[in-house]
Amino acid sequence: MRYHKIPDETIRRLPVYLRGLLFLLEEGRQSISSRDFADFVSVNPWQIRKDFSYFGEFGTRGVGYDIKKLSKQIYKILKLDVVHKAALVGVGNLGLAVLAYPGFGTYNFDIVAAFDTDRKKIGKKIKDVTVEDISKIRALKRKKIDLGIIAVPRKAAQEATDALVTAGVKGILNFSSCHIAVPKKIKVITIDIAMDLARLPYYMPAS
Amino acid sequence: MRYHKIPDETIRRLPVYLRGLLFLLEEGRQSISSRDFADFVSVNPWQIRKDFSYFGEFGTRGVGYDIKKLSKQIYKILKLDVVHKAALVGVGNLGLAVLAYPGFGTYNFDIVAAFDTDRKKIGKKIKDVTVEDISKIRALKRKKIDLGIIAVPRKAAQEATDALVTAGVKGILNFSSCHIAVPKKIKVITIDIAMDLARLPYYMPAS
DNA sequence: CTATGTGAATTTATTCACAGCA
DNA sequence: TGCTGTGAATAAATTCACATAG
Repeated sequence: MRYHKIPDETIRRLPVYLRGLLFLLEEGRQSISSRDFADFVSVNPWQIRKDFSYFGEFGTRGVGYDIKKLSKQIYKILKLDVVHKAALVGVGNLGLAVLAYPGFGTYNFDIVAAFDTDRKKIGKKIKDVTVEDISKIRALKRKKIDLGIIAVPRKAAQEATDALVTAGVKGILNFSSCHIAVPKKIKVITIDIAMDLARLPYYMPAS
Repeated sequence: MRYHKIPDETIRRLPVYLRGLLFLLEEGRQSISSRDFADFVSVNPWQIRKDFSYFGEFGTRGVGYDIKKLSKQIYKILKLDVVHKAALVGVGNLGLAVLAYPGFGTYNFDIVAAFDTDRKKIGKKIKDVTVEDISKIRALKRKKIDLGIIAVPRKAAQEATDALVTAGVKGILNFSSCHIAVPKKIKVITIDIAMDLARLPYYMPAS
């Protein structure tokens, strides 16, 4: 394996592979060939092999990939092999869905704090987390939280972002349907449901 | 403008542009140059111009783009200029968040039916929609619903998919964290929060 | 003989640079 | 003069084809 810049697209596919591998593991499978795995995750076999090859030689020629070993490698590559503490801002419908979402645990994320402005919500305990007033967000610095999740209405998004940045997070998962401004070194991933929804009709056959 | 196959990436960006334009419209702006718009949506100006150029000449040289006119064009390109009826399957945390989500209206989606298996939820009225038993999903065919939204746990996802396909939807928005199998002509867009989340640590600076 | 790993070829997407129009 | 629209150049990602290892 020579040096190669790793394509962003490869990084985007790794979680897809991981999801598939974890599923196969649950099913009790031990190993799988790139061809069979390709059918399973809907990605070409040569694409799968190339993606893995950027990071090393994880397979066995003539056999395939060891599912357990490979999934561990992907955890490591994506830095999911250590626990990441996260803080949630906004405990509305979406925030509650995020707190209840089982996917976070799978990838070693731990939501250790939740904030809101609504007095009715403050003090409530949801899934081991007590909702605090948003002004308390400064105290996060001591807790070594490196991830922020924004689930507030659009108008409050930038304010929530600034608070999280001040609190020292290194990455933000933004569920608000707006662009948020952050210092360059902080990575933001925006999940705007409407954004994905809006391109669905384009691909649907005409009625 | 000569014929060009339209890149998928362009289609992916159109909703981003649309979101920006709608925001500017709210602010009362009339027109904008590709350069200013570029700063606003974080896409290069030449990329913006090229993207629009695939569909026609929407701007005025020396001036820029008329915001109202351009947003209307994007609505038309993405086929968002007609109302799309949608059916929601699964009224749990995520399903409720989807029902409450204001973004659907903006893009002319109308959730006209909701289904669940939980007897406690059936019959309840949420946001103008009465939750029905999932067995009633067959009746959708008469209602001309062309979009299905899956917000059920992973194990129920394929079953929900099959029901929606039988009911005649042409597109599916899948919130389940699994791959779903559909006939080729049906477009599926999967929104798996964990999938986006899982690539965040990779891009975060080391602690 | 099977299935991986990887340079090379091809395809796709982005960026440039400037012609063309208001 | 200013900003769009677009072929041409460049960069990035995918696909191929086959050498290589179990």
